[in-house]
Amino acid sequence: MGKAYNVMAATCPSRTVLHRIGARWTVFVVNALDEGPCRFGELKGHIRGITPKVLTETLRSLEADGLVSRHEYDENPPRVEYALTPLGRSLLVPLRAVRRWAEEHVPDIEAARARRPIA
Amino acid sequence: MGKAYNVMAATCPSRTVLHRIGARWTVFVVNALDEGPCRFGELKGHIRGITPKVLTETLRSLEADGLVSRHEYDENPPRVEYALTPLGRSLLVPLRAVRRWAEEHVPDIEAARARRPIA
DNA sequence: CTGGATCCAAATAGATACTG
DNA sequence: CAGTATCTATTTGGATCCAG
Repeated sequence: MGKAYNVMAATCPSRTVLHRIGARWTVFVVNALDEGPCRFGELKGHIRGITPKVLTETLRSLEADGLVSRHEYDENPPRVEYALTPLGRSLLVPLRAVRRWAEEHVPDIEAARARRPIA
Repeated sequence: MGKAYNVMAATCPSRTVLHRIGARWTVFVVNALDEGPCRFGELKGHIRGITPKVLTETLRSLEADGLVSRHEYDENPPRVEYALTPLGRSLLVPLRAVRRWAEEHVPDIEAARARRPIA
């Protein structure tokens, strides 16, 4: 059982997976759920600047892919909690690394951009 | 000097960085350059399905951010080689992990998607 | 061979307002 | 609180043709 899938192949299903991971807000949501289950409003507050529409879309996608679970409590006012599934937690490992890389290399990137007079 | 940057903050510059990393084809190009310098045509052949326009755009972006270097040989026919910079190689570490995750978890994702009746 | 230039289609994101 | 509904703006991608 070697490498069954290869993202470099044009029609490999792993591309769809990679596409989902690379979606604009996936990294944010998955990382935000790192510390445990979270309500919709909490997520929205945590991920500054995300709109409810986009957050909903992202959560639905992650849910469809089995990365996030949604638990709706039968209460009033409504309460809904999102959490990472085991699969989602496994994805968290690389995505945490990506996040850290982004946060750690801001100066490097900015320096590189500054070095370019006009792009 | 603790955490200076936080991607969760709406205006943190790390967001721009993360955005660039998450760009559609970044993962592909960086991973394709894993094995060493590569010519334009080789990259295009390696990353099946990418169009020259998109590949060019991606390379320019990565170059502007100091992740990829471009070396133009003064030959005819023209020869241009792209390679990862040290910074790009540091990014390769997490991106390689992301790629591997995508390739390894195709069955899981597909199973999850199949579990959803309509979505 | 390495792309740049154009035009266009489609997917994605954002702003804003509103509802169960 | 937890979303929907709309409408628009931006981004992205693909096709095609062309030039150094």
